[in-house]
Amino acid sequence: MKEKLETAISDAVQALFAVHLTIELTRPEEQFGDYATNVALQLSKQLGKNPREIAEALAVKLREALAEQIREVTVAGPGFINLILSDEALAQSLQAKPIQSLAGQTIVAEYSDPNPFKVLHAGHLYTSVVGDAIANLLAGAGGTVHRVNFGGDVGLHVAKTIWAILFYETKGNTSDEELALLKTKTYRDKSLETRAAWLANNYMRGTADYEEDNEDAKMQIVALNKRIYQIHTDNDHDSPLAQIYWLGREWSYAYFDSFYKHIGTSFEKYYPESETAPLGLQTVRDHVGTVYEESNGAVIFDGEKYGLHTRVFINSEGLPTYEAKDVGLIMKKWQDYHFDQSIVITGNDIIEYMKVVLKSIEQFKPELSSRSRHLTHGIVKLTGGTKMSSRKGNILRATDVLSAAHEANQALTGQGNQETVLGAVKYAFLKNRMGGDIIYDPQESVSLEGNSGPYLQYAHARARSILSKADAPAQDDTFSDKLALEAGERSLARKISEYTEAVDKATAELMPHHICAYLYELAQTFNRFYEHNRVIGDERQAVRLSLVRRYADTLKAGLAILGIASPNKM
RNA sequence: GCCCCGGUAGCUCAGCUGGAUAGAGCAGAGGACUUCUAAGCCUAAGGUCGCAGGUUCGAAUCCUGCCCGGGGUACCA
Repeated sequence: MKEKLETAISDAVQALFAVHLTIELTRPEEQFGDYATNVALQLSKQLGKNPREIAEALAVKLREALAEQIREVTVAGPGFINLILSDEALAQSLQAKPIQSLAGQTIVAEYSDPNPFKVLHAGHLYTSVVGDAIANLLAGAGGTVHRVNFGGDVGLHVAKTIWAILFYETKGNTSDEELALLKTKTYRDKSLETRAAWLANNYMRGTADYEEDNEDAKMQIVALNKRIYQIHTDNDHDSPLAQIYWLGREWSYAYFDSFYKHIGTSFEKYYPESETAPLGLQTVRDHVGTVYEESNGAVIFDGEKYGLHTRVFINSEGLPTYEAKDVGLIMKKWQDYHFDQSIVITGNDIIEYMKVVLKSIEQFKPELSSRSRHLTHGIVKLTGGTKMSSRKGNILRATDVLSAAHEANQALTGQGNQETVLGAVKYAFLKNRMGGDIIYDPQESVSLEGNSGPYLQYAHARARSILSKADAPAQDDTFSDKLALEAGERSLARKISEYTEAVDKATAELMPHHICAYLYELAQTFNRFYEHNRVIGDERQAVRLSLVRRYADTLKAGLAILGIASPNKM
């Protein structure tokens, strides 16, 4: 419908003024109409005419050209042209589907990226939620989406953790007996969370020793880091060190899987750094002298040539840094998927870093960097400005956020409903435009008043309740058969008709918050309708039922994109 | 220093490919209700859009400078 109107306006402009313009209709306030355009204002400058005169001339033309779709064309304000659809056209526009702009495309979406041997913090929860929503948008537009996850199963943080285990837990004794004892007494029968917490605790101890004036510890950790890479090179599963390593790694991945399952996302593949490192190392080495260069014993990319930073890709120990591993990662993704687009979602802090990596890749595989997009988001802070720092140990863990929401929900309703809690947290994260930091307020997120996930879930459940009370099931769009809509019905229909536009916009920008903003307006419109219009038992029951069903389905579809459940009862 | 990102109502945020009186929610004020889930609805109040210039018929939106906050800036990620 929208495209049809835009074409008609474009044609009218062409016919009257011999100017070619691409028209973009906007959604004005309801009092003005269903669609609006400011072409007349744009044209007035280049034609040197009064915008209102231009608008009037166009309006005459449009009334004729769009007689079937349009009930009214008006000119208002400085020269806006407002269009009001006929009820038939409005009903028709409810059938629209989101544009399949990505049909036939293979897209790799990488997000979450937790590191084994470390804790899942609030940022991982956020990035997982937002990544899931973006992947849903891509899939909704027809893309074949592969969700993948990247994480450091080798690297300094692993060395710190293992070092602390060896130093504090086994006291340097790595005999088979000691290892067996360690396994039984420390971790058997423990939950995944407990095991993960145990690893995280050792990571913190190792980090503390590494950063303090403990030269011995630092040297040992650096040496250990090298040995851990060697475990992979040698495919070592037997040495005491390797046993500790593989066990910790296995626990971490099991812990991640259970976490993702709980929050309702999933990945088809993990790319551990140990797999991308060799390829990255090789790729970087192959381009030393042309793309990368040696400097002070390390291999770097001179980003300053391009107005970026210079970064180390292979350190002076001969080990790949994150940069080289990322080079390997994109090569591996390419081997695996031959993607049309590779989308990586991470925090803002690595935005400059990623530019350097992509710029270096552009030098030898331009088709890979041009198909890559890096989307970034801010960090999660608790209301009150509490900041998290993984180094100081006062980190805000993913579970802390979820349990805070759970407690707030329990305090409010007397029960902790999982769908409500998750819906509350996800919506609180997603309603903000991606890029800035999130100030998370547990009470507000579950509060069910105002712009919250539970408000939307409730607005859905109310509609389902009406539908369940109807003696006959709702028919498809009964209101479309030339039956004039009453004001409240029309407002609801109008708002429902905006759904695909909201989805298209969110998809085009890869910004899920547009969906939130729209769904909230939709729910508000419905609640208003609900207050003023009886459905069951009313003489307009058939029309209203079909409208309510269309509304509930629309809201549910939108929430599904956000990864939020729509329970029928609350 | 240089490079990014942000600064909109008391609080949390939309709006930022320039256009109609700058929108929501929360908090605070008032109201209706014997009705399909009141976890709702209605009304009013609340703003130097960080500051100063510039471009434009028109700037929260674009440009320049400055102030404030955050991040990055060679072997962490």
